[in-house]
Amino acid sequence: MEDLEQEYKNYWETTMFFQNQELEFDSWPMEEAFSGSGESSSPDGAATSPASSKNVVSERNRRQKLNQRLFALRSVVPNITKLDKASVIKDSIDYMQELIEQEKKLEAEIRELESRSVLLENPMKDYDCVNNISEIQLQNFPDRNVMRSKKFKQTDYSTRVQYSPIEVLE
Amino acid sequence: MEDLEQEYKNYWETTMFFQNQELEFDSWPMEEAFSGSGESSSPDGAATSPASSKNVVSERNRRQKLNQRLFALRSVVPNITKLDKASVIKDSIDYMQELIEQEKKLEAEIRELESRSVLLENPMKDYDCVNNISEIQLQNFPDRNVMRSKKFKQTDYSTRVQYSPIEVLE
DNA sequence: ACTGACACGTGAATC
DNA sequence: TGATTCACGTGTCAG
Repeated sequence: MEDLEQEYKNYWETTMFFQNQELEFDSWPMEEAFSGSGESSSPDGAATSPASSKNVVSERNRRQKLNQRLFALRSVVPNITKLDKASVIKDSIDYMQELIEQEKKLEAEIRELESRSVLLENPMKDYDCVNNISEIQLQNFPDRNVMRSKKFKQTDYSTRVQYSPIEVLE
Repeated sequence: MEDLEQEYKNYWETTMFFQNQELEFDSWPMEEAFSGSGESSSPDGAATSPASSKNVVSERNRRQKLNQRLFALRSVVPNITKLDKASVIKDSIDYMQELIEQEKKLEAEIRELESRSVLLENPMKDYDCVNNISEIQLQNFPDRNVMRSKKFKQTDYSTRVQYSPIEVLE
């Protein structure tokens, strides 16, 4: 565990750190670096260098942003097996599906648990069996309906179809 | 919604499809493709081509695998805003954190709900208040303890520290 | 014309 | 040593 973290510390973690530093300074290897004022006023002459020097820094920013995102993805997933770019995404997918499935189970358990609670409370009250469900929920769980309506109804993630994406593709 | 899907269909989805086809056949542009038997027996001659031609196909496989993983990640996340490589990861992170937070709420609600259930059942039975919790769980929810011990205890995802990775980094 | 996003090949570094 | 992974620069295509 620890040596894995230590061994892979040079593996696009310090390189990312180097990139972050290189973005501040202009100390990168200076091979055919633009000679002072080559990108704005006069492209006049060689057709290769002035047009591409804008693209290379844009590409570097894009690469850095993707690495930041990948690093951020690594931080939310608890069980990372390998520090590869591909393995990080694979572990994230596994973790997400595990979360979705567990959320489905929890929701089913809540549904079961609250039906039992209604059955137990029912003989003591004089409401009918249908209406007192929301009644009980409202008086005993004030923040419950807010959560339920905000999370469950708008983005109903738990009832989506899951086609097991990583196992199919490989 | 539909035009976004239609516009971006050429955007590393068909290219990925092309790559998948190219891996089957050997019809890729054949620029300095290895001349029959150039990697095993005799590299004899040019010093540039034989060493790199093994690397280029390996790199292509690596790139393809990463794209497959990224595509699989796109399929599990329900709300994808943009089809960029970076945006897909960003949306996945947001969705994962949303899932974690909701799971925490659901777990709290279950805890609250089952404590209420115990309080309601308690006066009817002759057990003491502490021991009949597991008693009730065992008889009314047989698969509950399995799930709880397998999911909650071993990989306790919901109680991890969340440092909001995407907002910090950008 | 120009920005943004991509795949590609290549040298270096890691194990 | 040889396989794997990475960052890099470049050409290219779409909006």
